[in-house]
Amino acid sequence: MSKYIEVAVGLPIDRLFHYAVPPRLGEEAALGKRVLIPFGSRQITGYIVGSIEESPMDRIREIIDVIDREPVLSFKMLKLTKWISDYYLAPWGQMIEAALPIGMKMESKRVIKLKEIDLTKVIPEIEKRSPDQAQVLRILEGKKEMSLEGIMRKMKKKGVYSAVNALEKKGLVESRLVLKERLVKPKTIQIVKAVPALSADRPTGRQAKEISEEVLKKLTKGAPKQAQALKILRETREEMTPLQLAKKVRTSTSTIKSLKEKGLLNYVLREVRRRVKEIKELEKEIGKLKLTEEQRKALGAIERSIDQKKGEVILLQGPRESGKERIYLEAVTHSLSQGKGAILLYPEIIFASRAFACFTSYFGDRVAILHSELSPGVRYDEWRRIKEGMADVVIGTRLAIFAPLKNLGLIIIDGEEETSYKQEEVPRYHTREVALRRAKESGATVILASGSPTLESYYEVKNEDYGLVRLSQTLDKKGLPEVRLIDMRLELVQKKNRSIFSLELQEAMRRRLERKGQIILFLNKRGFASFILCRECGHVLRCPNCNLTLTYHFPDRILRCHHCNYSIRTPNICPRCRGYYMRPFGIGTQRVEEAARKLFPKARVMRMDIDTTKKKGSYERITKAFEEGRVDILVGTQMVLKGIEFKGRVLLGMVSADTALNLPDFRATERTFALLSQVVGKAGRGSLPDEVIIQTYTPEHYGIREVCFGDYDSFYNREIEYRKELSYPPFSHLINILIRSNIESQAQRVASSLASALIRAKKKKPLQILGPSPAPLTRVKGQYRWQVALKGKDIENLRRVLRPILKREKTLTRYSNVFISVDVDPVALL
DNA sequence: CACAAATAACCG
DNA sequence: GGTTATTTGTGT
Repeated sequence: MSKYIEVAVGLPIDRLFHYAVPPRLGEEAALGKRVLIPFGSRQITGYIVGSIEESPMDRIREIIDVIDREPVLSFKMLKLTKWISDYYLAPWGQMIEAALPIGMKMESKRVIKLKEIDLTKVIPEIEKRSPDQAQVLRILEGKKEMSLEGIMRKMKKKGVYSAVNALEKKGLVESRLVLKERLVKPKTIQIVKAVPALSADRPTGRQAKEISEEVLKKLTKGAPKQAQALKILRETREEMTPLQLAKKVRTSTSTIKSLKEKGLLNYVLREVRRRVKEIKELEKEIGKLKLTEEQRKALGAIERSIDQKKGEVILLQGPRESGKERIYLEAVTHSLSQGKGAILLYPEIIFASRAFACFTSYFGDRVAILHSELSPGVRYDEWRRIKEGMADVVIGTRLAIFAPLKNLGLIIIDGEEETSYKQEEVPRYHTREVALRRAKESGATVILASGSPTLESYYEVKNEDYGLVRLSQTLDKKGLPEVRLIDMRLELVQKKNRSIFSLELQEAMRRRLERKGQIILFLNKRGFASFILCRECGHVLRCPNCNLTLTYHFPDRILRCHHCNYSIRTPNICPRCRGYYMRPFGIGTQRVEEAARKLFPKARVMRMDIDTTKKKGSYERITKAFEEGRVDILVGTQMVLKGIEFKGRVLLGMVSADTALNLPDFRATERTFALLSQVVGKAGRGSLPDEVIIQTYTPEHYGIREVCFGDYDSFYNREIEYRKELSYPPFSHLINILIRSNIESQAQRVASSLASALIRAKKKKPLQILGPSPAPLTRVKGQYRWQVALKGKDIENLRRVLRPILKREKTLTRYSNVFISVDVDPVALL
């Protein structure tokens, strides 16, 4: 290792820093290790990402220490994180930290100490001219020491720095840097060791042994329990804690303690690895069933791909109950037989946990689990088990794609189309892209599994860049729910029904309740973006440029496109059918709940959405209530489709397929298709209803029709045409820039200045700049939101134009209350 | 002038 | 992102 190193830090700074390595650390400072570095006036953790022979500048500081004995990042992982950080415009250091378990960082904090002075005199003296300083003194009063952070919390305002610094200059306080305690550490326990066990290594050992044997005789008389314990300890090789040993001779730890005091045994520290609490073992049956011909073929293709080690991608298109899990199991087995590890990703923690239990019953301790709800300690230990090669099958959610496996042969992404694979905070990576990249680097096979794959993935299949393996449903027709599509256009005009429930749905609900059955009323989302829909013909007004649904704004009756900012006045008459029933549309869970209660006053109705599940444990409570039959009608959003295991017969009513279909997003149709596929039992997992009713004003729309009467291919062919025509992904890339502020004019101003800077920089490059326009979710948590989007074929082009402008705008807005966030390849335009 | 508050610059 | 340096504001 050379004398100078390049270091990335986990801060929002898009550059590297250089440090000198003092000779005493010369050997230790290696690529991928963490270092403690001086950074300005503090000390923080940095990551060694490179080295150089010559000092890049005249004044260079030295690293304080090398934290790790072994690198935490392999060369491959460094390359991978660098690539992601470039692709998603996020600092490398922050990307690195997203890939590592939390809580293992080292950094300093500043601790302030009051000098011995008479505060009762000093405070009134400075109170008048320097109230802030006086307040700091009062906070410190009676305390030995306090961290700067703590003072800031108590002050609840800015200007703490200058106050503390002024006090220090006056000699009233003193401050020093101390290292913060790390959040996670290896866990150790004490075990008991018989003293003479080490006798061979020590010249005094023999003596010790003789003494103890003599003492042993004495002990047997005076303290039989102690003697017994000692005897057991000498005869066994098993390692025991003091408590375990005490229990063996039916006594308390004080017995063992006195043995230790007599020097007859020692306590030794031994590291233990924390694990997740044992989950109920799942049935081992999956592996016993005979593979169908189709499954055998699919597996053959996957195994060949794993053997070839070319980093191929295979789309495994299999609906619900097609034996995907079985394929996963066999594929992992095959990868292991080739001496290569596997990563298996699920879109939700609950699915990952179940798979973990199942896979553990096959492969035992070599299976590890990684997700964000593990305690920091467990996550750290699981991560280390993987890193040390003790575990080579990793199951988890998106962050598990960074599992430090040395030898990777297979990555499986279950439910590839789920949006939870996109991280919505910096760094905003998409797990699929990271997986593809990682697999390419290590020659691993990627299996993208889905019942209704993303258009992007299927497009790659058509291009022959991905392989395709298909499984068909093993359920027969009887196992699938009976599905009815209700044309809501007929309700109001022909049937004079003003309820949000069609007459058919009402009737079905009534029958269910009479037979003590259960009902789930499902809504796509809380009705936020309201749009204009013709109640007679189902026509929805869309943007002529983007084809996205126009969003309705109430007070001024304006319809606006949130992508390109096109706007028109709301027409009174439907431009298609000349009808008079053009009305804003948007139903919320609350309204459905009320309507259900009104219609069936005796039914037990419960609501499940973001509002009612905010509190911890309330999701589980509602789920359980429904599962145990204590709820007749459950009204809810997406979450009612995930994780509820109902045993009885259930009617599922989708109150309005239109809210999904008309989201102002180019993926609205794709989402609707995927969602409905799940609802009618073609995709997804978990319990199935036996009857499904879908209400819509546009039953002829292909996003709905093809679910009920067609197949994925017929849907794909329609949708890909639309994407091509308007050059949406996969025919282009998008970067969405969201600007938030609690002052609307400021958000708008920054959005415009960004947009005009982009237009200036664009010159003749083949890219489009859309907006500025208010975001579809115009106001969230008191913040106004504007957005600007870039669209173009070559994503590198987009980034090149955006990067410098973004940097400038970010520094400019740092001390205002305007926040800019960038989303490369957004999964939703909301 | 003394300090506080707002803002800009820097971190190797 | 935290901290320091610099500028701007405020009161005497």
